[in-house]
Amino acid sequence: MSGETPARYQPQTTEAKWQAAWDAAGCFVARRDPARPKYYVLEMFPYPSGRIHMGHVRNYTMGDVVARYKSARGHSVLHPMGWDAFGMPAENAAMQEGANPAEWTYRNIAVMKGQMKPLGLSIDWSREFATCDPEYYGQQQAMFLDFLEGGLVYRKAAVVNWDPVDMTVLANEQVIDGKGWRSGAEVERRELTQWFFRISEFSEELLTALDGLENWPEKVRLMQKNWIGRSRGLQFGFSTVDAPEGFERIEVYTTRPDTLMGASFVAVSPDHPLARHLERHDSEVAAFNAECRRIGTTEEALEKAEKRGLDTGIRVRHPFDTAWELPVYIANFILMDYGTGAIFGCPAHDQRDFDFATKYGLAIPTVFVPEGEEDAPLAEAYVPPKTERVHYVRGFAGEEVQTGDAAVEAAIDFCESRGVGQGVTKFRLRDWGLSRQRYWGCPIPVVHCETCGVVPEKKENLPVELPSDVSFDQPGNPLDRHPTWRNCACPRCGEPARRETDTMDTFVDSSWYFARFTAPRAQTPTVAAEVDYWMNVDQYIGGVEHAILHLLYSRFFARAMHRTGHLPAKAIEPFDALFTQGMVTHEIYMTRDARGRPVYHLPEEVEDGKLRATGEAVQVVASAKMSKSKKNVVDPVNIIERFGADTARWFVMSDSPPERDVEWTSAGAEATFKHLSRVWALSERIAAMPEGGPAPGDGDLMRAMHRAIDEVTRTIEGFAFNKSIAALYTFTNALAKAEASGAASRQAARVLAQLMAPMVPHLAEEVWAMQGGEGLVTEAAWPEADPAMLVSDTVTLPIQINGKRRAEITVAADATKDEVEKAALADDAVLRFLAGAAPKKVIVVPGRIVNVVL
RNA sequence: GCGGGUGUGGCGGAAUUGGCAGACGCACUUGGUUUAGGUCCAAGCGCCGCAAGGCGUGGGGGUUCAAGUCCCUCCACCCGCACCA
Repeated sequence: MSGETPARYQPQTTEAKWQAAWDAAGCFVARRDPARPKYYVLEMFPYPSGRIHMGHVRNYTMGDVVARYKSARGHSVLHPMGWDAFGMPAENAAMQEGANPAEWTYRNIAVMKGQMKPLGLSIDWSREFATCDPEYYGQQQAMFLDFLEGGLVYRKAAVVNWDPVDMTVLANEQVIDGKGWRSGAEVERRELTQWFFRISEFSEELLTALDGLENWPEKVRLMQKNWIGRSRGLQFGFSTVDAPEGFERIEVYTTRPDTLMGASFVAVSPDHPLARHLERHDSEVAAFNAECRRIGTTEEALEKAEKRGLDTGIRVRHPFDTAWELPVYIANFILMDYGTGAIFGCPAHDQRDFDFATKYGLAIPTVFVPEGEEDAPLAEAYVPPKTERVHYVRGFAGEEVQTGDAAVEAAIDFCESRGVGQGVTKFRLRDWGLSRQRYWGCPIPVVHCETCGVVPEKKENLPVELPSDVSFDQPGNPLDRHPTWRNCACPRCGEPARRETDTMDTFVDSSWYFARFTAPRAQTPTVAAEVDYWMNVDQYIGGVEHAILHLLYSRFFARAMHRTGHLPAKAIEPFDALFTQGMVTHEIYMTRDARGRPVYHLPEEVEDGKLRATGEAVQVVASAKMSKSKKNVVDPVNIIERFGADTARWFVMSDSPPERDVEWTSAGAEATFKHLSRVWALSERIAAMPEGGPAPGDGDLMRAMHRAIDEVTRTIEGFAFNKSIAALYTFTNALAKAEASGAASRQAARVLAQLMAPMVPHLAEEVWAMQGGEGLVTEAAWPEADPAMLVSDTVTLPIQINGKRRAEITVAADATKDEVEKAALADDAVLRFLAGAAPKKVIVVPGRIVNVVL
């Protein structure tokens, strides 16, 4: 480093220098190395929106800490990066600014990559790809064809949000209060024939395999379990009275057959065949069904809507008593997708049914009551857990007092023996609809032929590339109205045919990118030798908002890829460990305009609670996820320019546990910069220390050093990076105050550099070089803590009297319980409290605490 | 509505999983050094109280020698809900 060493910590110059050094040494190029254990760390890849944000910085820094740490521990590390590049924002930009989606996307990728590079992430950029590269989506199309051949893809009708003014399909987020976001028109539900992945074939398997995902957060496994929603129930048919021809029976599915004697009505979905039949002949039914279809397609909207029904006039006979007739309603809260699209309502033991029965004046017969209570009219539905024992007053199978679970099984057995339906297992999980009526996605590689029907494209014709000459001046899918793109020859008969114009859901793109990173340029989707070596992802890191869909779809895809020969059996669970990180939040600064509407201000426009420009006081609203609409965003680019990447990286890793939200504050960023500056100055001071002989403080410093190694190692392993940072503060303070020799101080400073390196790699290289470290700290082996240096020979124990801390004693670390008790009872403070009396009880927890009970 | 989660000083959080609540950092206060750049150093800092002492982990109740941690109950906020990525 010679005399050119800057006089101050100057990340702007040093960070670029070390990044160039890492590149020159090829530190981050992933290599298959049979001599070393491999480690694959992956952060969920970003959508190229145009700028990186602090959430990205936090996400990728976490992955970087793991990657650099594992590398120092001797692993051959794969740490790639790519772009989830298809999606609606590119089309929106095309519509609003006339941009070309591909150009817009690749421009954004270039900008974001330019913003990410200065962060100094240990990424193997040679493996980079975007999902909108024909090279990538062509392989995706090849797999689609394999899935099709393997019976994992099929077509069926499904409902979409239809905007009747824009004549286009809307995403759920484009439907606001039941109206199209652009046109403002009432959105309709419309049926289209669409492509589906047969994920439901794996329902049972995807559920049971969750148990093996021990390194996934418990909450994510639980959410997936509930989403898959396995249930045991009874399916049976009610025979009808006065029903149209062909509807002699209505099949229902219930998870509570034990409440069959509490039935008071039958309800069918507005999309049920019976409801559809009736609406053709009955204007009242047609109007009601149309009203229901306006609610939208999300489960949330259906559940929140007011529960409404229409009496069809049709009745059904109770299976146990043909004289007992129940009315049949069409009801807006019955889902056609779940079960049979028809239910019987038991208002006494289901709150929705209770509300419905109350509204329409239907009977509410009680089936069971709490043990030891009498049957009495209910004010609300009585819904105890199925594991609780209750007293059946209208039971028909099993014991009079039993749990709900037992009653359900008894009811199924009873019904089956009487020929009333059969016990079935059903899943909530529906097949995955992948068709999108949009341009900017992976084309579905099939052809529609007049004579041959739906024909897969030949693999040698892949990729089916998107045309670039498209216009967005009118609504709808540009592929549909492209003059030539749709025209093609039938791969089977050669006659003129028409391409499929639907493209794939972008979740398809992100369901296998992790596998593609192992061989990103291959002419096949994957390469056996590479997936065998690199899979599985050892550590996957991303937002909890992906807990269900992305992760479940990826688990399905891995199985489908295995079945079609693209992944080995060991990779059917592609992510060995999952970590879900929290968001980066910031305070919101708000003023109001003349009409009292809120006006938001960027943090850099505000100083000391006032607007910089006008001096007007701003209202500070509680911290929330950074969002453009609230303007509570801090641009990482500005932070890196001002303080350097290490400050940004250190800050997002400090304070909050990684799984929780972290609040960005300018004071915190400044404090981080000051700390890193102090470390730099401290290192410079230590580098200049004379050699000298051993000093009295050497022992203490070495003990502090080994404690730091131990603490930082354990906390990185445990994904508690905030605690790693706290340990680094403690060690730095100890080093700054140590009265140690030059040799010991330099050794400690080198270890400090190694321990800091995963979080602040550039500063770590500076310190390492100043202390005469060999080569790059990035390539140095992780230090080991000496266990002998971690223990002390005495320990100070608190003494409680009746659970309140009153004194403390210092005893030998290996003192027996009796010795500790004797020492505690001899303590002055304890003697004062005892006042001559004998204690009732003395609890000694070795190494922890003593509690004297009077 | 359903499913999942979170709640500890002025602020972010820690607590070895039932054993000293507040580690570490920010902010703040006091003192010192130096004043040029974004200073640095030392000390203090949960709340009430002059003190002795009392109170304190979202609210209420319980189990225990001992509860932030376990149980019951209530409240608030956040995330997901299948076409946002």
